[in-house]
Amino acid sequence: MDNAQVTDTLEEIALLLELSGENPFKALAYTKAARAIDGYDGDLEALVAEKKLGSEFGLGDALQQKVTELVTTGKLAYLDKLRASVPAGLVAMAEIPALGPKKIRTLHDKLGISSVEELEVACRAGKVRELAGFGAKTEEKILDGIARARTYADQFLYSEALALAEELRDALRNHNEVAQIAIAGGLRRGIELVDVIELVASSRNPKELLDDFVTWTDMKSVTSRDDHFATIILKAGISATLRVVADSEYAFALHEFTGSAEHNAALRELAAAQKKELTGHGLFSIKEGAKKSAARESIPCRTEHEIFAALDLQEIPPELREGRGEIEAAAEHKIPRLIEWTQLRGTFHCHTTASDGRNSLLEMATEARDLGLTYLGIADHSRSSVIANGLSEERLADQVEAIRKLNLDLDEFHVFAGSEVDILKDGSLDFGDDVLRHLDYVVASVHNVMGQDEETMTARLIRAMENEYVTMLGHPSGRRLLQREASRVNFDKIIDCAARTGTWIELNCSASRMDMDWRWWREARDRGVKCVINPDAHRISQFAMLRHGVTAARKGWLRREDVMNTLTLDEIRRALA
DNA sequence: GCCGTTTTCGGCCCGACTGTTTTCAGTCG
Repeated sequence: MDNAQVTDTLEEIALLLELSGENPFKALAYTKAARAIDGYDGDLEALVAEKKLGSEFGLGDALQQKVTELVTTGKLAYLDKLRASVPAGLVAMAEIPALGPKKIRTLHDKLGISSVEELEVACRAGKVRELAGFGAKTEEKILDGIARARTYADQFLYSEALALAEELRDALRNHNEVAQIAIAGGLRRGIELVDVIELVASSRNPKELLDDFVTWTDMKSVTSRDDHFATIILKAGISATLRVVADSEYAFALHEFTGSAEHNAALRELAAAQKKELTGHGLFSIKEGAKKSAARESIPCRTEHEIFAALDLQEIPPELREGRGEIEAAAEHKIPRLIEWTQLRGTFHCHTTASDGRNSLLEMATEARDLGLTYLGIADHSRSSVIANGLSEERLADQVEAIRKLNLDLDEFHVFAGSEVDILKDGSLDFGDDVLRHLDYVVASVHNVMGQDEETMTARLIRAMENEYVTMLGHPSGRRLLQREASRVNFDKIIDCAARTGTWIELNCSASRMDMDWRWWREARDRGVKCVINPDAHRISQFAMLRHGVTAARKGWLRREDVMNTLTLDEIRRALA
């Protein structure tokens, strides 16, 4: 069993222990062990062999024995016993907000509920509100949570789906029978949530290619199959389609299946106005008055660029194909030159082991430098984020000093000392100006009381942005994709305030955030608001999300000059000063 | 389950919100 599987298993044990009413601190011990191993990227088997689990992770006898069993045999008798004693439905119920282990146990013990379905029936019948400690509001919250979980069920995060899609594409690309192949659909457009992986390929032998596709290693089942098309469901749960066309049709198919539907409809309409017909098979000119048999004449296009050119349009990058004015802009040759991943020079808002990060200051800085960045901003949590081990004023001062010292040893690379300071309930900040003024920059973010009404939350964010030491607003909506809805925020006012105060707005590209949403960025840009793309990295591997942050920025029509962390080290120094 | 040791037990990281109560349990971050 690898590190990630051990981590997952320990977390499952912790949940099962809570659900079975065990001492919560026993469960906590498993959670802590999971967290410790989660942050370890070395070889667990070696640690087991050297009997160093205790010294490395602070595990006691019981946990050492269990982790050893997991790593060496891939199984754990203790877990099997636990699983058998707790109905599987209770684990699923723990996903519903407002339901913790205690309430789930009450529901199970008093109403005999052991599945989400039974819970829904009981809520609808008004049975749940009659239990002590429950009420009408809880019932409502549960139903709401169940409904939401259903809409999330077949959705996948962009970064996860893309990784699976790229693996599949790369495997098929090596096939002898493939001329061209690409990821299409929402993934190609960089949309934050997708429910399917769509691949388009060209080949003279579709059958062989599809044969390979439907027997892909990570495939769970085949949903459909014909001569040119197949759908499979991957082990990860997401479905994937492969459409194989002739090489002469490839560009048209790729465009068609990249979408969006709105973009395609608008483009077909434009083609019609030019007496042309655009389909997934080709572009045709329609000869007026000609006989029906000769009515259509094919306009061959090898690439999407040629399709757009044939329609007198500037090429539209896939990220912009959302039917939000891109065709009009392309007709006037006003599609901007979008930011590119290679233009990022640094990033802000990263964490270290000082708060809830998994890597040290030095490890984070080294990784950022190895990735080719020239500066890194460290912004650990402030004191109010107790669970995240937020820094006290004293610990922050120590960290600033450590960063200043580290910079003395770094050539051509600079670490900026900042703080991700909590925006408190009333919009005041977790540290006073006397603390903030000593930092290179400040990220201000909300981490609690996220359910305020729109007016209160908006005023709260505005008050924080008006502080002269706040450089940027962190993850403004607070959403966690597939987990938690965005807070109620009036972005129109937030963008106005950012423009007025010169506060940058973060495009937090942590996998489940992507916040501020791409749908707001074009408007923000037009009002002169600057973007900063931050991974909110809690470990070195999360720097990789920067690439996806750039994709989201491109979806928001952002150019290099709209994004602060494309500035060189000298330029960003001046900007921060 | 872990830890310390003035302890072989009792505390463990904690403050605030929510919805339920009418003083607080459960959940959350």
